Amino acid sequence: MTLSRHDQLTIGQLAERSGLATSALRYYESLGLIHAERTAGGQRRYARATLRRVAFVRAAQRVGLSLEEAGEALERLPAERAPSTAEWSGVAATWQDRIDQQIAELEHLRRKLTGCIGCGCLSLTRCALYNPQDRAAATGPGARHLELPRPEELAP
Amino acid sequence: MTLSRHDQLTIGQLAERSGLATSALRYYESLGLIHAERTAGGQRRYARATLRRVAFVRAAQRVGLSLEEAGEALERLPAERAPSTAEWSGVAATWQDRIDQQIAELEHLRRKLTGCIGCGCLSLTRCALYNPQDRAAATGPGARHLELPRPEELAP
DNA sequence: GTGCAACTTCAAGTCAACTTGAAGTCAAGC
DNA sequence: GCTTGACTTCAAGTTGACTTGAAGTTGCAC
Repeated sequence: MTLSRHDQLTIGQLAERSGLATSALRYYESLGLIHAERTAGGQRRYARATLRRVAFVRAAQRVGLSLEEAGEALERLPAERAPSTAEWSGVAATWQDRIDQQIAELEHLRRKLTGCIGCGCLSLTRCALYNPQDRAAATGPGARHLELPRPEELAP
Repeated sequence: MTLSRHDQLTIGQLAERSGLATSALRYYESLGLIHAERTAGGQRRYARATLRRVAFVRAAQRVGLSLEEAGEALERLPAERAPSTAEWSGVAATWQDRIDQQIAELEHLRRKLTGCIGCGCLSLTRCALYNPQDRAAATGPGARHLELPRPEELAP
Protein backbone atom coordinates (compact mmCIF):
# COMPACT_ATOMS: atom_id res chain seq x y z
CA MET A 1 0.00 0.00 0.00
CA THR A 2 2.63 2.52 -1.01
CA LEU A 3 1.39 5.91 -2.11
CA SER A 4 2.20 7.23 -5.54
CA ARG A 5 4.23 10.41 -5.43
CA HIS A 6 2.37 13.68 -5.13
CA ASP A 7 -0.19 11.86 -2.98
CA GLN A 8 -2.22 10.71 -5.92
CA LEU A 9 -4.24 7.55 -5.60
CA THR A 10 -4.34 4.56 -7.91
CA ILE A 11 -7.75 3.16 -8.69
CA GLY A 12 -7.09 0.28 -6.33
CA GLN A 13 -6.27 2.63 -3.49
CA LEU A 14 -9.33 4.75 -4.14
CA ALA A 15 -11.41 1.61 -4.23
CA GLU A 16 -10.10 0.44 -0.91
CA ARG A 17 -10.58 3.78 0.76
CA SER A 18 -14.02 4.45 -0.63
CA GLY A 19 -15.34 0.93 -0.23
CA LEU A 20 -16.30 0.76 -3.90
CA ALA A 21 -15.11 -1.73 -6.50
CA THR A 22 -12.68 -0.51 -9.14
CA SER A 23 -15.28 -1.34 -11.76
CA ALA A 24 -17.71 0.98 -10.02
CA LEU A 25 -15.15 3.78 -10.04
CA ARG A 26 -14.57 3.37 -13.75
CA TYR A 27 -18.31 3.41 -14.20
CA TYR A 28 -18.55 6.65 -12.22
CA GLU A 29 -15.87 8.12 -14.43
CA SER A 30 -17.79 7.11 -17.54
CA LEU A 31 -20.73 9.07 -16.13
CA GLY A 32 -18.54 12.08 -15.48
CA LEU A 33 -18.94 11.93 -11.72
CA ILE A 34 -15.22 11.71 -11.09
CA HIS A 35 -12.11 12.42 -13.12
CA ALA A 36 -8.59 11.01 -13.22
CA GLU A 37 -5.22 12.13 -14.47
CA ARG A 38 -3.30 9.52 -16.44
CA THR A 39 0.25 8.25 -16.11
CA ALA A 40 2.47 8.06 -19.16
CA GLY A 41 1.37 4.44 -19.48
CA GLY A 42 -2.32 5.31 -19.33
CA GLN A 43 -3.15 4.29 -15.79
CA ARG A 44 -5.52 6.42 -13.72
CA ARG A 45 -4.27 8.59 -10.91
CA TYR A 46 -6.85 10.25 -8.71
CA ALA A 47 -6.46 13.48 -6.83
CA ARG A 48 -7.16 13.19 -3.14
CA ALA A 49 -10.29 15.32 -3.52
CA THR A 50 -11.81 12.54 -5.57
CA LEU A 51 -12.38 10.67 -2.35
CA ARG A 52 -14.65 13.50 -1.28
CA ARG A 53 -16.58 13.37 -4.52
CA VAL A 54 -17.07 9.64 -4.21
CA ALA A 55 -18.24 9.99 -0.61
CA PHE A 56 -20.65 12.66 -1.73
CA VAL A 57 -22.11 10.41 -4.38
CA ARG A 58 -22.56 7.57 -1.91
CA ALA A 59 -24.27 9.84 0.56
CA ALA A 60 -26.53 11.12 -2.20
CA GLN A 61 -27.49 7.57 -3.03
CA ARG A 62 -28.37 6.90 0.55
CA VAL A 63 -30.70 9.85 0.42
CA GLY A 64 -32.36 8.23 -2.56
CA LEU A 65 -30.81 10.17 -5.44
CA SER A 66 -29.84 8.49 -8.66
CA LEU A 67 -26.29 8.81 -9.92
CA GLU A 68 -27.48 11.30 -12.49
CA GLU A 69 -29.02 13.46 -9.80
CA ALA A 70 -25.92 13.11 -7.68
CA GLY A 71 -23.94 14.39 -10.65
CA GLU A 72 -26.19 17.42 -10.97
CA ALA A 73 -25.71 18.18 -7.30
CA LEU A 74 -21.95 17.77 -7.68
CA GLU A 75 -21.92 20.34 -10.41
CA ARG A 76 -23.08 22.91 -7.92
CA LEU A 77 -20.14 22.20 -5.63
CA PRO A 78 -16.49 23.08 -6.32
CA ALA A 79 -14.57 20.29 -8.00
CA GLU A 80 -11.18 20.49 -6.37
CA ARG A 81 -11.59 22.12 -2.96
CA ALA A 82 -13.86 21.59 0.04
CA PRO A 83 -17.18 23.43 -0.32
CA SER A 84 -17.94 26.45 1.83
CA THR A 85 -20.60 26.31 4.48
CA ALA A 86 -23.00 28.19 2.27
CA GLU A 87 -22.40 25.95 -0.73
CA TRP A 88 -22.86 22.85 1.30
CA SER A 89 -25.84 23.87 3.37
CA GLY A 90 -27.95 24.44 0.27
CA VAL A 91 -27.38 20.89 -0.85
CA ALA A 92 -27.75 19.48 2.63
CA ALA A 93 -31.05 21.25 3.16
CA THR A 94 -32.46 19.63 0.05
CA TRP A 95 -31.36 16.26 1.34
CA GLN A 96 -32.92 16.92 4.70
CA ASP A 97 -36.24 17.51 3.01
CA ARG A 98 -35.92 14.25 1.17
CA ILE A 99 -35.08 12.33 4.29
CA ASP A 100 -37.94 13.94 6.18
CA GLN A 101 -40.35 12.96 3.46
CA GLN A 102 -39.11 9.40 3.41
CA ILE A 103 -39.45 9.14 7.16
CA ALA A 104 -42.93 10.61 7.00
CA GLU A 105 -44.04 8.07 4.44
CA LEU A 106 -42.64 5.19 6.45
CA GLU A 107 -44.35 6.43 9.60
CA HIS A 108 -47.61 6.67 7.73
CA LEU A 109 -47.26 3.06 6.68
CA ARG A 110 -46.33 2.12 10.22
CA ARG A 111 -49.46 3.70 11.61
CA LYS A 112 -51.58 1.89 9.08
CA LEU A 113 -49.97 -1.37 10.00
CA THR A 114 -50.56 -0.82 13.70
CA GLY A 115 -54.21 -0.23 13.00
CA CYS A 116 -54.34 -3.41 10.97
CA ILE A 117 -52.98 -5.52 13.79
CA GLY A 118 -55.71 -4.16 16.00
CA CYS A 119 -58.47 -4.88 13.54
CA GLY A 120 -57.35 -8.43 12.74
CA CYS A 121 -57.89 -7.45 9.24
CA LEU A 122 -57.04 -7.71 5.63
CA SER A 123 -60.78 -7.65 5.30
CA LEU A 124 -61.46 -5.82 2.09
CA THR A 125 -63.99 -3.47 3.60
CA ARG A 126 -61.97 -2.05 6.46
CA CYS A 127 -58.24 -2.62 6.15
CA ALA A 128 -56.30 0.59 5.74
CA LEU A 129 -53.59 -1.23 3.86
CA TYR A 130 -55.98 -1.76 1.00
CA ASN A 131 -56.76 0.74 -1.71
CA PRO A 132 -53.50 2.61 -1.57
CA GLN A 133 -54.91 4.59 -4.45
CA ASP A 134 -52.66 7.49 -3.53
CA ARG A 135 -49.76 5.82 -5.34
CA ALA A 136 -51.60 3.34 -7.47
CA ALA A 137 -50.35 3.89 -10.98
CA ALA A 138 -46.82 2.94 -11.88
CA THR A 139 -44.35 5.70 -12.59
CA GLY A 140 -42.66 4.08 -15.58
CA PRO A 141 -40.88 0.95 -16.73
CA GLY A 142 -37.96 -0.67 -15.03
CA ALA A 143 -37.30 -1.72 -11.49
CA ARG A 144 -39.02 0.23 -8.77
CA HIS A 145 -38.01 -0.92 -5.36
CA LEU A 146 -39.38 1.35 -2.73
CA GLU A 147 -42.19 3.66 -3.60
CA LEU A 148 -40.57 6.79 -2.35
CA PRO A 149 -41.28 10.32 -3.55
CA ARG A 150 -39.66 10.99 -6.86
CA PRO A 151 -36.79 13.48 -6.67
CA GLU A 152 -38.31 16.00 -9.03
CA GLU A 153 -40.95 16.72 -6.39
CA LEU A 154 -38.16 18.21 -4.33
CA ALA A 155 -36.18 20.14 -6.92
CA PRO A 156 -34.61 23.25 -5.38
CA MET B 1 -67.74 -2.85 -16.09
CA THR B 2 -70.13 -5.76 -15.75
CA LEU B 3 -69.17 -8.52 -13.38
CA SER B 4 -68.75 -12.04 -14.64
CA ARG B 5 -71.12 -14.48 -13.03
CA HIS B 6 -70.10 -16.03 -9.72
CA ASP B 7 -68.41 -12.71 -8.91
CA GLN B 8 -65.20 -13.65 -10.58
CA LEU B 9 -62.99 -10.92 -11.95
CA THR B 10 -61.45 -10.63 -15.39
CA ILE B 11 -57.84 -9.56 -15.53
CA GLY B 12 -58.92 -6.10 -16.63
CA GLN B 13 -61.24 -5.75 -13.66
CA LEU B 14 -58.58 -6.93 -11.25
CA ALA B 15 -56.14 -4.51 -12.82
CA GLU B 16 -58.52 -1.61 -12.40
CA ARG B 17 -59.35 -2.47 -8.80
CA SER B 18 -55.78 -3.17 -7.73
CA GLY B 19 -54.18 -0.31 -9.63
CA LEU B 20 -51.77 -2.67 -11.36
CA ALA B 21 -51.34 -3.19 -15.09
CA THR B 22 -52.62 -6.43 -16.58
CA SER B 23 -49.07 -7.24 -17.61
CA ALA B 24 -48.01 -6.98 -13.98
CA LEU B 25 -50.77 -9.35 -12.91
CA ARG B 26 -49.69 -11.93 -15.49
CA TYR B 27 -46.16 -11.48 -14.25
CA TYR B 28 -47.29 -12.07 -10.67
CA GLU B 29 -49.04 -15.20 -11.81
CA SER B 30 -45.86 -16.42 -13.51
CA LEU B 31 -44.14 -16.02 -10.15
CA GLY B 32 -46.87 -17.97 -8.40
CA LEU B 33 -48.04 -15.03 -6.32
CA ILE B 34 -51.60 -15.24 -7.58
CA HIS B 35 -53.66 -17.85 -9.38
CA ALA B 36 -56.53 -17.77 -11.85
CA GLU B 37 -59.22 -20.16 -13.03
CA ARG B 38 -59.68 -20.29 -16.77
CA THR B 39 -62.78 -19.98 -18.91
CA ALA B 40 -63.48 -22.57 -21.61
CA GLY B 41 -61.78 -20.20 -24.03
CA GLY B 42 -58.66 -19.88 -21.89
CA GLN B 43 -59.22 -16.46 -20.35
CA ARG B 44 -58.31 -15.83 -16.72
CA ARG B 45 -60.96 -15.45 -14.06
CA TYR B 46 -59.83 -14.38 -10.64
CA ALA B 47 -61.49 -15.19 -7.35
CA ARG B 48 -62.36 -12.15 -5.29
CA ALA B 49 -59.75 -13.12 -2.68
CA THR B 50 -57.07 -12.47 -5.28
CA LEU B 51 -57.59 -8.78 -4.71
CA ARG B 52 -56.46 -9.35 -1.14
CA ARG B 53 -53.38 -11.21 -2.25
CA VAL B 54 -52.43 -8.47 -4.66
CA ALA B 55 -52.93 -5.81 -1.99
CA PHE B 56 -50.77 -7.85 0.34
CA VAL B 57 -47.98 -8.01 -2.21
CA ARG B 58 -48.12 -4.28 -2.83
CA ALA B 59 -48.00 -3.58 0.89
CA ALA B 60 -45.06 -5.94 1.23
CA GLN B 61 -43.26 -4.05 -1.49
CA ARG B 62 -43.83 -0.78 0.30
CA VAL B 63 -42.19 -2.29 3.34
CA GLY B 64 -39.21 -3.06 1.14
CA LEU B 65 -39.72 -6.75 0.44
CA SER B 66 -38.98 -8.23 -2.96
CA LEU B 67 -41.69 -10.12 -4.79
CA GLU B 68 -40.00 -13.37 -3.87
CA GLU B 69 -40.07 -12.46 -0.20
CA ALA B 70 -43.66 -11.36 -0.52
CA GLY B 71 -44.44 -14.77 -1.94
CA GLU B 72 -42.80 -16.48 1.00
CA ALA B 73 -44.85 -14.38 3.39
CA LEU B 74 -48.00 -15.19 1.42
CA GLU B 75 -47.33 -18.89 1.85
CA ARG B 76 -47.73 -18.45 5.58
CA LEU B 77 -51.18 -16.94 5.17
CA PRO B 78 -54.33 -18.79 4.09
CA ALA B 79 -54.88 -18.69 0.34
CA GLU B 80 -58.64 -18.35 0.06
CA ARG B 81 -59.91 -16.79 3.27
CA ALA B 82 -59.04 -13.74 5.33
CA PRO B 83 -56.24 -14.44 7.81
CA SER B 84 -56.95 -14.64 11.51
CA THR B 85 -55.66 -11.98 13.86
CA ALA B 86 -52.93 -14.31 15.03
CA GLU B 87 -51.84 -15.23 11.52
CA TRP B 88 -51.74 -11.63 10.45
CA SER B 89 -50.11 -10.12 13.48
CA GLY B 90 -47.03 -12.30 13.09
CA VAL B 91 -46.46 -10.99 9.60
CA ALA B 92 -47.32 -7.44 10.56
CA ALA B 93 -44.90 -7.48 13.48
CA THR B 94 -42.07 -8.48 11.15
CA TRP B 95 -42.98 -5.63 8.86
CA GLN B 96 -43.06 -3.20 11.75
CA ASP B 97 -39.53 -4.17 12.61
CA ARG B 98 -38.46 -3.52 9.06
CA ILE B 99 -40.11 -0.14 9.00
CA ASP B 100 -38.60 0.79 12.34
CA GLN B 101 -35.16 -0.14 11.11
CA GLN B 102 -35.58 1.86 7.93
CA ILE B 103 -36.72 4.87 9.91
CA ALA B 104 -33.82 4.49 12.31
CA GLU B 105 -31.32 4.41 9.47
CA LEU B 106 -32.81 7.49 7.87
CA GLU B 107 -32.78 9.36 11.17
CA HIS B 108 -29.17 8.41 11.64
CA LEU B 109 -28.34 9.89 8.26
CA ARG B 110 -30.40 12.94 9.08
CA ARG B 111 -28.48 13.54 12.29
CA LYS B 112 -25.20 13.20 10.43
CA LEU B 113 -26.35 15.68 7.85
CA THR B 114 -27.40 18.19 10.50
CA GLY B 115 -23.97 17.93 12.06
CA CYS B 116 -22.41 18.50 8.67
CA ILE B 117 -24.30 21.69 8.07
CA GLY B 118 -23.00 22.99 11.35
CA CYS B 119 -19.41 22.09 10.62
CA GLY B 120 -19.37 23.51 7.09
CA CYS B 121 -17.73 20.32 6.20
CA LEU B 122 -17.03 17.62 3.74
CA SER B 123 -13.54 18.00 5.09
CA LEU B 124 -12.04 14.55 5.02
CA THR B 125 -10.89 14.61 8.60
CA ARG B 126 -14.10 15.52 10.35
CA CYS B 127 -17.20 15.01 8.23
CA ALA B 128 -19.46 12.33 9.62
CA LEU B 129 -20.78 11.61 6.15
CA TYR B 130 -17.42 10.20 5.22
CA ASN B 131 -16.21 6.72 5.91
CA PRO B 132 -19.54 5.01 6.06
CA GLN B 133 -17.49 1.88 6.58
CA ASP B 134 -20.40 0.29 8.37
CA ARG B 135 -21.92 -0.64 5.04
CA ALA B 136 -18.98 -0.23 2.75
CA ALA B 137 -18.82 -3.42 0.73
CA ALA B 138 -21.46 -4.12 -1.87
CA THR B 139 -23.99 -6.84 -1.18
CA GLY B 140 -24.08 -8.28 -4.68
CA PRO B 141 -24.51 -7.42 -8.34
CA GLY B 142 -27.38 -5.54 -9.83
CA ALA B 143 -29.13 -2.36 -8.88
CA ARG B 144 -28.98 -1.34 -5.25
CA HIS B 145 -30.97 1.75 -4.58
CA LEU B 146 -31.13 2.46 -0.91
CA GLU B 147 -28.68 0.83 1.38
CA LEU B 148 -31.21 -0.58 3.76
CA PRO B 149 -30.83 -3.68 5.89
CA ARG B 150 -31.29 -6.81 3.88
CA PRO B 151 -34.45 -8.71 4.69
CA GLU B 152 -32.71 -11.88 5.79
CA GLU B 153 -31.41 -9.98 8.79
CA LEU B 154 -34.99 -9.79 9.97
CA ALA B 155 -36.23 -13.28 9.18
CA PRO B 156 -38.85 -14.35 11.71
C1' DG C 1 15.85 -7.15 -16.44
C1' DT C 2 12.35 -10.00 -14.92
C1' DG C 3 8.19 -11.37 -12.61
C1' DC C 4 3.72 -10.48 -11.28
C1' DA C 5 0.07 -7.91 -9.35
C1' DA C 6 -2.32 -4.20 -10.70
C1' DC C 7 -3.73 -1.92 -14.19
C1' DT C 8 -6.09 -1.03 -19.26
C1' DT C 9 -10.37 -1.27 -22.69
C1' DC C 10 -14.53 -2.98 -24.44
C1' DA C 11 -18.41 -5.75 -24.91
C1' DA C 12 -21.57 -8.35 -22.72
C1' DG C 13 -23.95 -10.04 -18.61
C1' DT C 14 -26.87 -9.43 -14.27
C1' DC C 15 -30.74 -8.25 -11.42
C1' DA C 16 -35.72 -7.16 -10.27
C1' DA C 17 -39.90 -5.83 -11.80
C1' DC C 18 -42.11 -5.10 -15.13
C1' DT C 19 -43.58 -3.29 -20.19
C1' DT C 20 -44.05 -3.68 -25.15
C1' DG C 21 -45.17 -5.75 -29.45
C1' DA C 22 -46.81 -9.07 -32.59
C1' DA C 23 -50.07 -12.10 -33.99
C1' DG C 24 -53.82 -14.27 -32.94
C1' DT C 25 -58.51 -15.69 -30.04
C1' DC C 26 -62.67 -14.84 -27.00
C1' DA C 27 -66.96 -12.88 -25.19
C1' DA C 28 -70.70 -10.06 -25.19
C1' DG C 29 -73.83 -6.59 -27.02
C1' DC C 30 -76.39 -5.31 -30.98
C1' DG D 1 -73.88 -13.44 -36.93
C1' DC D 2 -70.88 -9.72 -36.62
C1' DT D 3 -68.14 -6.41 -34.60
C1' DT D 4 -65.13 -4.76 -31.27
C1' DG D 5 -62.70 -4.47 -27.22
C1' DA D 6 -60.71 -7.39 -24.08
C1' DC D 7 -58.28 -11.08 -23.83
C1' DT D 8 -54.27 -14.87 -25.05
C1' DT D 9 -49.02 -16.29 -25.47
C1' DC D 10 -44.30 -15.58 -26.11
C1' DA D 11 -40.14 -13.27 -26.91
C1' DA D 12 -37.70 -9.33 -26.38
C1' DG D 13 -36.92 -4.71 -24.43
C1' DT D 14 -36.25 -1.30 -20.45
C1' DT D 15 -34.09 0.82 -16.37
C1' DG D 16 -30.12 1.89 -13.18
C1' DA D 17 -26.10 0.51 -11.25
C1' DC D 18 -23.05 -2.04 -11.68
C1' DT D 19 -20.04 -6.73 -12.50
C1' DT D 20 -17.62 -10.08 -15.33
C1' DG D 21 -14.51 -11.71 -18.75
C1' DA D 22 -11.11 -11.63 -22.22
C1' DA D 23 -7.01 -10.12 -23.89
C1' DG D 24 -3.51 -7.23 -23.44
C1' DT D 25 -0.22 -3.45 -20.89
C1' DT D 26 2.24 -1.03 -16.76
C1' DG D 27 4.76 -0.21 -12.80
C1' DC D 28 7.37 -1.42 -9.04
C1' DA D 29 10.28 -4.64 -6.18
C1' DC D 30 13.80 -7.59 -6.36
